[in-house]
Amino acid sequence: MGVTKTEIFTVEQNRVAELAKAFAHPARVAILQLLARKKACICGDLVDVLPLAQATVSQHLKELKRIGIIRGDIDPPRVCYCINEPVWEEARQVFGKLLDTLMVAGCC
Amino acid sequence: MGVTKTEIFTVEQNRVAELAKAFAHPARVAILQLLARKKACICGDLVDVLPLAQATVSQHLKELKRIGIIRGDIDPPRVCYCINEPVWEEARQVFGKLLDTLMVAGCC
DNA sequence: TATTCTCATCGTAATAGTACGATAATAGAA
DNA sequence: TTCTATTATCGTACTATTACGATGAGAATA
Repeated sequence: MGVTKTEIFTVEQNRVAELAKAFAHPARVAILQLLARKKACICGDLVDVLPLAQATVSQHLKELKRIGIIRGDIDPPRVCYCINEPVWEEARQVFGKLLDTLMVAGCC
Repeated sequence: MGVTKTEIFTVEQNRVAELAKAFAHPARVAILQLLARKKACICGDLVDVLPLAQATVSQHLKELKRIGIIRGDIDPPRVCYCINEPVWEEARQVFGKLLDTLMVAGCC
């Protein structure tokens, strides 16, 4: 997406943005739902369920792993992907806190 | 970001992704925090606080308005941006529900 | 009417993201 | 060792996003 001046924002703001990115694409939402609900965890099963090419799914999994919200345990020749609970919990906290803070009363 | 085959995912998955996009950039997180905490709501004040050009801030505001999470009430020559509470609440529900659904117990 | 203030939009440049086919890598099985 | 199954990575094409300067639009005021 262009450049994004991460250095001018707080660590917290950048982390929120990063975690939000995990959910900012419908394919990744689908993957995370499947993993969270234990409907699938083997990479190949995800590929079968999702109407996307294997390379594309693998790319999304890599991004989710980079963010830290999933783990990938290799079990040759397969790889089992799972939700990384501490980071999932972090997301719960971060979004919960953010969305719970809403001053009402209008100014306009 | 390239193409994104929205038609192959559920309405819910696409909506989650859309709402997540509101938070998927640190500048938008900063804007939403300012609005939610009533630290600012006039476009010009946001521009003063954020170390970004006016055009860039305006672009982010437009995107947030497109998603529906903020409103823009014009009060010439100013524009007052506010959190759109129903959509904010929708985000709370959506992320809450999604992040609360986590089957534990390992499969790998 | 001319000016000023505020904000939106346009045009542009550069980077990031999405998707896929082809190919490489890895390890177990034959 | 050779083959097979599974997943990662590479290369490529195309679209989306980010950022900014410049300009336009709108309304109040001089």
